Amino acid sequence: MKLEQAKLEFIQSWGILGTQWGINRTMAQIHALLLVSAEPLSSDDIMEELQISRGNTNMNIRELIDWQLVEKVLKPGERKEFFVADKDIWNVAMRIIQERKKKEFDPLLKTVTELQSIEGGKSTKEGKEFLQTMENLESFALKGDKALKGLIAANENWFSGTLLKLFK
Amino acid sequence: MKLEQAKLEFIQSWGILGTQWGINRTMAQIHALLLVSAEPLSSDDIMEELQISRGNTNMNIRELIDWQLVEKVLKPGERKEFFVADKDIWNVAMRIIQERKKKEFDPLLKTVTELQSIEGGKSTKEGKEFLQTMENLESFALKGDKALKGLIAANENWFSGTLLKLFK
DNA sequence: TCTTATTTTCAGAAATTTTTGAAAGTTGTA
DNA sequence: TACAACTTTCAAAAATTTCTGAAAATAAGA
Repeated sequence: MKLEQAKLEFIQSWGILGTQWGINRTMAQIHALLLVSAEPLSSDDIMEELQISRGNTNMNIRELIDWQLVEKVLKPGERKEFFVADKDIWNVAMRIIQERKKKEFDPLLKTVTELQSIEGGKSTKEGKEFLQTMENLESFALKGDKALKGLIAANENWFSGTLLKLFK
Repeated sequence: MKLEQAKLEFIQSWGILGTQWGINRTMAQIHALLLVSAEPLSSDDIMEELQISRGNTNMNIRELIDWQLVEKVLKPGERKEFFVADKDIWNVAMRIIQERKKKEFDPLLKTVTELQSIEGGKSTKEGKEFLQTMENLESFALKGDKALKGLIAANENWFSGTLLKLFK
């Protein structure tokens, strides 16, 4: 397989994977394209490479920047904006985990906590069971929350991150 | 808040959460309904409670059974099938993680491994960078895979699971 | 200031996913 | 076997999500 073909396949695959990961296909494809590009790319480069509209390109780049997966870079003398992806896979994973935690975990915790204030919950068998389920969910969500926070924090701390790498 | 209302809210919230979790809304709502029902429910019960069609109900119950989140139970003397949800939240979480690993992780590993066989990859700067990215991804995916497998295995092992509970 | 290059927005179009409901299939009973 | 009770399937409809493209906004240089 040739390098160019491998890149194209990677972009396609990453796009499909993205779909499962709760990231839309185009967003994932742009991310993939930038991940395998040695040079920063402009909106026009991306539009041409992926055959997508300017609006779509713009919207998804914004989103990638929000997620801190992509950065804007300026080339001296050029008026266009160029984009590069963070190539540190560990960072990429942590960013994705963090965004998904925001969407998937935090609302769970909020909901379950709220639903524990039912009237006379403990006076009926049904009420007791319901409260038990909510408590279990909350306890699970708190543990997961803590674990994910720990994971993200461990990576964000430059000092410990660097130290870790020395010993890996 | 009354118990019945709390149940309804839980069903709605779980449905929305499910969407983010890569589970479709109805599937998540049926799951929620069964999670907060003290008694097994039939298809008709579910159709009525959630105001959804028979086909939709059937399809999503199948899926929940595939995921091992729900079980079929038979009531003596009744011809209908009834359904109950596994209420052990830890189990629920492991099942969901396992299914998502299947959809999200395993294909990533497969793709990235395949893409490392490019022709003369190491002879150009671009080739080297591409291979480096693929290697990093593979290494990350392998670590994640191992971690998730470990997590699931720890829970599936009845003996250690029970032991763990004794000491918790 | 004006002109031009570039980015952003957003209403409608297109694509994708989910749901319906009726028909076909299955299973148990007589 | 015939029937009734229930489950499954699937083509078409509905709902939802994503994408387009042209117009509006912004920013840099003259």
